[in-house]
Amino acid sequence: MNNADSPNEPRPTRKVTAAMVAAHAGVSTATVSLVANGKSAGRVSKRNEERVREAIRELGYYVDSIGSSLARGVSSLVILVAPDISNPFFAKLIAGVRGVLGEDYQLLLSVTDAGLSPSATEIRRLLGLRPAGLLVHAPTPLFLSELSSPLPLIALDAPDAPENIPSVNFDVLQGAHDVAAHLAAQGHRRVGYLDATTGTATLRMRREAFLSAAAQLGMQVPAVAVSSSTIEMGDAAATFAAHWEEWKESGITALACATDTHAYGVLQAASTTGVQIPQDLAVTGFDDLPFSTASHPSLTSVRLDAHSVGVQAAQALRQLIDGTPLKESKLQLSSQLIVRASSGGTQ
Amino acid sequence: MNNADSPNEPRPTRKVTAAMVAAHAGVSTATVSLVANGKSAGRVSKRNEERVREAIRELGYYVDSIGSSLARGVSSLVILVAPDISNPFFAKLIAGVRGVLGEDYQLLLSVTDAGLSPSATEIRRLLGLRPAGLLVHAPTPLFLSELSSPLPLIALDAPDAPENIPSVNFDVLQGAHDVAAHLAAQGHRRVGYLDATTGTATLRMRREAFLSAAAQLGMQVPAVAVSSSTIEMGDAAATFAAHWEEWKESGITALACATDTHAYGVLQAASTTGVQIPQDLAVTGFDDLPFSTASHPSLTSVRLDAHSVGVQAAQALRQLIDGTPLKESKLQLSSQLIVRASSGGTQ
DNA sequence: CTGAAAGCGCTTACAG
DNA sequence: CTGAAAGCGCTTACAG
Repeated sequence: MNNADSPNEPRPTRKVTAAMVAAHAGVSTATVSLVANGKSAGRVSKRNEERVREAIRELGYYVDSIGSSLARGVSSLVILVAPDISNPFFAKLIAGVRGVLGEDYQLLLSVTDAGLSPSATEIRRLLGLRPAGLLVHAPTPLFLSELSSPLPLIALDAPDAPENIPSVNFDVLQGAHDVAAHLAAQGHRRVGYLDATTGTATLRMRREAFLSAAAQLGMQVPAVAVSSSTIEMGDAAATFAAHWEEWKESGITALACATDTHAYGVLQAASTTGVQIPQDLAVTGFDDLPFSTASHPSLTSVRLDAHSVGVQAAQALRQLIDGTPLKESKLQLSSQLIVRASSGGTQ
Repeated sequence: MNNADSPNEPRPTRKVTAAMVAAHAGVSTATVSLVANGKSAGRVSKRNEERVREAIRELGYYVDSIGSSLARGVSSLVILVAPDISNPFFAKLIAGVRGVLGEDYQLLLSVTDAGLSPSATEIRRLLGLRPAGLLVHAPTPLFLSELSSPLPLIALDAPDAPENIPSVNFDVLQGAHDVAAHLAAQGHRRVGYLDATTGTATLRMRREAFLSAAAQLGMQVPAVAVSSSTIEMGDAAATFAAHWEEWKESGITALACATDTHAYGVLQAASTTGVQIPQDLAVTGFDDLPFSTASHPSLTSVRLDAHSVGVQAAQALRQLIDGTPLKESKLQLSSQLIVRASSGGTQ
């Protein structure tokens, strides 16, 4: 019955277009576009500007990003590509990114399968979105090469990123070195290392830096006491259980883990098998996840400032998008050793 | 000097369009579109189909999703709107969703500020992307009303979603009831509850269900022993520390927590203040995060099957997108009590 | 300051 | 089976 437009209710049924706003305000769509995008200064008369704003309000108009993206050749999307967002690390990083991006860009996350870079198909689909920029966590060389088109991109936590790819990294070298120095200072002479099976550059550097620092500090690392597991507590626990006897025989008194998650698994397995931490074995993690204060014993770890990484990466990306050349294409944020009970430090 | 096209190298410089493919294959863009979208069956000759495929391969063409979305009025994006993706829960849920969506839709996450639903502006921007469907975690009524346009949407973990919004939920009532029953069976007569300050429906139901079950089972819940904190370990620990003396005086022997994270904070604070868990106080969580096997003591909790929720939600969403009416608009997945040491159950 | 018009890349009736 | 053409909603030279 009542099919007539009711003047007061914006009808949500039909999409409101710039043309409708233009008609309503008695101007052209060009003018609507200018006003809606805040580009009206000095190009639209006060009177028309006011009319358009009014019409936008009344009709509930908003710029359609699809149409806009097509016309401009690029969207206002910033896509964060990350493998394992369940890491609390990412929540902080994202908060940092969002703060910098503000209303200007829209942040969306693309989650890849566990520990993997996106497939070629996924990359195409991402590029099909015409993002204004990409933030990529620990990209593989393959990923970077398949990207081909040169859009603004910042790599995160990617110490191996090629020279021409700007990246924001943690100083894991320092962190790994600090762990080794701490263990040496506690009097350990033979130590083990529990690595992650996923071979990202960060994790490789953590191991290499630890092993070389250990050697420099005069600590032995028996080959049998270097092992690895996936970044899952259960898997790390099983690995510990399977290897503890031979590790013990090898004479190690401390075990450095590639991540806190690994260390949690070790603590758990140690507790069920009656291995005393830190008396029988000192244990350290890396990442300083929130749980590390609650584990038993609390876990010595290396703290990384995820929020700062997010902020710095987003700032750099914005510069790239704006066409400003970056002063430094490689940023490095310091890491900090947090000593807790698991390494026989303070409680 | 060399500005001529080299025939073998696809030039990444210029975007490959359907028109270029059409020219290359000697057909119209309509034909290219048909082939590229797999809609060629019975509409394109074998010969042309082959030519187009060849051209697509040679030029490295892929359908531009912006152009396609504009023409079709909808994109192939499925957007998952979630507040706190650092919950390990989400990684599993996402894996479930991705499996069901496959190559047909592109999953992207939109992260809102901690514990908040997206703002009206953010919702507009989301809708501006013309998503094929939305998956929304614990949407507020406000969010749902601001959405206005009726696009395919499934609410997750939203027991309070209105009748007309399909949702996939956990049976938190059962879970909360099981916790209460377990504590009653252990002989507890006076118990406390540590709630979350964020007032999502799930959390409200957890509390209400627990309190009512406790009452039914003849357990007292002193008013002084019902408190709340944010979903952060540190905050929960501080809350415990601040209240423990009066809780003790109130005579409670068990504390049910709204989430595992709360419980971790309690365990931590208890350990530093010398409160024995479970001897002095039995503690339970909710969510069964991975760390709950590694905490000290290990944490009794309620396991929720995040992967299944992802699968079911994605399946329901696909039905909605396809226009198939849902058989049941409310799905509920069972939850399961996992008894561990913190409640004096098994080790 | 303003609007008509071209164009972004695609899809889809439509006519043949 | 095929292609010319309209149209999706917007932006941006361009001419006035």
